[in-house]
Amino acid sequence: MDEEAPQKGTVTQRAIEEIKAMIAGGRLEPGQRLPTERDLAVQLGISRSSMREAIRALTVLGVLEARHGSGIYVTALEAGDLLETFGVVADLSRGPRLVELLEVRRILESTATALAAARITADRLAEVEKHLTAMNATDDPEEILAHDLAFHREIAGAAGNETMAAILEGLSSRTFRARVWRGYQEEGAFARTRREHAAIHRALVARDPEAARAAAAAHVGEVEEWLRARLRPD
Amino acid sequence: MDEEAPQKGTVTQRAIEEIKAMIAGGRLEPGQRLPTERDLAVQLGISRSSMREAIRALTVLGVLEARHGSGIYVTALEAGDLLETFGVVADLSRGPRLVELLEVRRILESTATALAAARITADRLAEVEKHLTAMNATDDPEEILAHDLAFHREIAGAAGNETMAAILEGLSSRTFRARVWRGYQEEGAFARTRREHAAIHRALVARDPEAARAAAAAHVGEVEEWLRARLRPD
DNA sequence: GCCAGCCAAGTGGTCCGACCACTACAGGTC
DNA sequence: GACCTGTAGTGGTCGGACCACTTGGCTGGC
Repeated sequence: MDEEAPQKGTVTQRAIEEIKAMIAGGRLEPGQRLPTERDLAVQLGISRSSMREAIRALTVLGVLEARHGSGIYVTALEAGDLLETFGVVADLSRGPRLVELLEVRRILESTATALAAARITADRLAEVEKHLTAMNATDDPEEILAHDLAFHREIAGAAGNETMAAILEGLSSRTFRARVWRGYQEEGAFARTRREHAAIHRALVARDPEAARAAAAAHVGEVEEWLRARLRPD
Repeated sequence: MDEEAPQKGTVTQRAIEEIKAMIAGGRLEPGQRLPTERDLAVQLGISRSSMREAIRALTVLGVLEARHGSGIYVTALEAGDLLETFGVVADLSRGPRLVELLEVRRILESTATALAAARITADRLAEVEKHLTAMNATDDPEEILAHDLAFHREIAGAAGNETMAAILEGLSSRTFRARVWRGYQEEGAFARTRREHAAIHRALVARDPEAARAAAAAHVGEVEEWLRARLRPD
């Protein structure tokens, strides 16, 4: 058995696996700086070009971070870093898959809201109220969307599971929401949305997890059903 | 306002966004072949090296697929393609985040199993039974793990939501399961695991969604609690 | 002695040109 | 007609050059 790996796939792919293994194996800690591109290339016996492709790939995955002029670093490897790419899925999905994404969001969001009802702090609840008020005080769709996102983001954060919050963040990415919400709100769903948000807020104030779960599920489910119906005729 | 983008970030990053926009905008359809690396580089006014990095990045994200000697193609853009990177998250997570991942899995898996109880076909149910039997017939941990994965994969597939199944697949990636399962099974949890699998199977046969949900939640929850307790002393 | 500013070494970012490995297809051969 | 073969075109790899930026030490003035 030779020390050299027996050429599986492209050299770049091998380099990617190699660096991933270094991190998984603890040889590289979060936040730590890596050797230079040039040194890494020599270590793995490949060209700098190929090494750069590997680094770029791990960068978009949120595993590494390249700082121009400074060096390459391992990210904190927190949920937010690694799940940032989840937004890409939402942005590139169309048709039936959008419904599936909303179904996943309904399941996670309802659970997260239920957990939040039991755990949310007074400070955080005040933050939620702030966005709820701001959302109802304007007619600018852009602003409404922003506060809507923040409203759910605060709640997801209060659930105490960063991974879940990061996934929900990806499932609610700005472009994704904008695409679906546009049509939904055009049908005069503003009033309904406000009622649903108010119901979620009431459940949080009452610290009633089951009511919160039901309100959140209904909220997302409304959009889900609307989208499902909209795709049916096609 | 000039036609040329005013240099946001690296040229490679710009190229990535450009290609993503082409796909999101419908100018590139799933399965379609892209121009050659050389042509694309000219189109965006960047070097082939930078274009290659962009392509590589989109390749690891499951958006593009490069076939040596043939060309670059847009993938089918199905849930499995885009969520393959989800496994990386599971593989690089440690400590408290592993518990969070299991919590997400518990929520999704219990729902998926409940849906499966209502929707699973006879053929698929037979497949589930096959893996259940095979799992109980051997003592080889590797083989048990493989059938365990297949058991849950079949069930997730029967739930009728490919996106959910793809996420669960990522949350159960081989290396992730191997790391957690190892310690769990070493404590003589084989018998308990078998009982839990049997309970899930019974619920599927009885087409009882609520029983299935409870059995699946308990199954994952057991591991979750074990891991939680294991991390506490540290 | 201290601090602001400068400067040089080192790093990632970009580009170029060459060659290799592989695929696909046209054309010839049997 | 089926099979083989050559070839053009593609992605894969390499090496080197230069640019843009960060960093930290050094210099100079206060």
